[in-house]
Amino acid sequence: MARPREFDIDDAVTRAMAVFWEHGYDATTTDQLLGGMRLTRGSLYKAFGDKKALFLRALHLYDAQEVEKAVAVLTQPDLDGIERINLLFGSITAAVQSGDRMGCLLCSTLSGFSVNDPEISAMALASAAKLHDGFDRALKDSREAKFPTSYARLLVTQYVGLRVLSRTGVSAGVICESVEAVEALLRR
Amino acid sequence: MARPREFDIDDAVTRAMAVFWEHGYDATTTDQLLGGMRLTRGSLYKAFGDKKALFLRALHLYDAQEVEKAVAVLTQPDLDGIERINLLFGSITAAVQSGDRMGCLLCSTLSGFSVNDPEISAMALASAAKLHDGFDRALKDSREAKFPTSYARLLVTQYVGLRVLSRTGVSAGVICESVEAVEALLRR
DNA sequence: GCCATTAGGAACTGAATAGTTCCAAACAAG
DNA sequence: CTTGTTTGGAACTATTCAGTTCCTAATGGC
Repeated sequence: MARPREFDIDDAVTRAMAVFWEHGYDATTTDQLLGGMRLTRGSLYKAFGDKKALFLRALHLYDAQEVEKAVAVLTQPDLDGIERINLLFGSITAAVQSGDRMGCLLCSTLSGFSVNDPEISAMALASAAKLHDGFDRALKDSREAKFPTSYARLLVTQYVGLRVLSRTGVSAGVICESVEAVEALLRR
Repeated sequence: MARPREFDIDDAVTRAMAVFWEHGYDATTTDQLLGGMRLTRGSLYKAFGDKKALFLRALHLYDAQEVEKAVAVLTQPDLDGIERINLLFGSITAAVQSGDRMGCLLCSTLSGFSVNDPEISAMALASAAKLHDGFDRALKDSREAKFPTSYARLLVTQYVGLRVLSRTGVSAGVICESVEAVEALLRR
């Protein structure tokens, strides 16, 4: 009954996610989004409403893709809980050492000023809670369950902190040393 | 030989620091600075050059005031190193519980996008290094010096992470629990 | 008291930004 | 083929921002 859309919505959100991931919500301009999504203004605003609505979709996709992936590592039943945690933190080291300084869209959002928006805040905190539950599960699944539950909070903070610092000029060595400290702490 | 300045430069920088502290570098507008500093545009640009130069002065002042204060806690010789660390983290709990959600200008800067600027990055990383050395000193000054040096990195990350999360909608309970985890970890 | 110099301040500039409008082209249903 | 609807896209709008200009007023040395 009418002209069909020429682009795929999911593809567009995926591309938008990449742009927001690189620059953060506030610093991302609509022009950057249009370039990254290979859309024109008309299409973008008709399909998504406005910048914030698009961001919420991108953040939702990030949660479904990246956060879920991390939680999957933390809850995979084949490994001891501590090994899962080491695996997740090890992936941060690996990323930074291979020159990946993208950080984490969720972590950047949590630590940025866009988190003052109630909708963005709610979504980001929900993802963070999933991450916390993942750490909690992993700690409980350690063969020698000797860590207080508060450690899950510490690990979330450590995770967010490290992925945020990954974006800065902090050297790879510093990131590695922090990850080693986490490993040492879990060894005790 | 000429009309004297009607405001005190140091006062103005102090006020500017407060404004940047509240909103972060990027989100701070010159209008907000003018309001907060009780200056007009002419005076501001004549005295400080531009927004970035003013921010660097504010960050320098923050380093001299706030970072030094934290380092002083971490290096005070009358207490055991571990107690000093607990004291510093305890002050985060206390702040959040009393409704102080200002966070830390250094931590916000480190985790924000303005850190891509080389001058801002250099100054922020230098402050962070001072903080790291403070934690390192405190760990070495613990009666039972049983922690690997990498723990200083972990504590910096934890400190930055917590002060960043203090700004978000994260509940005070979560912050407290994280701080308890740090205390527990240092007790072992 | 005069004058060079600098502060204070209002009005301005130009660039960037999010979001809107409008229209021709495309397409599906009948 | 016709018709109604929605897309794609360009041009436009209104706002906000950092930074500039320029004029007046105050001040201290002479």
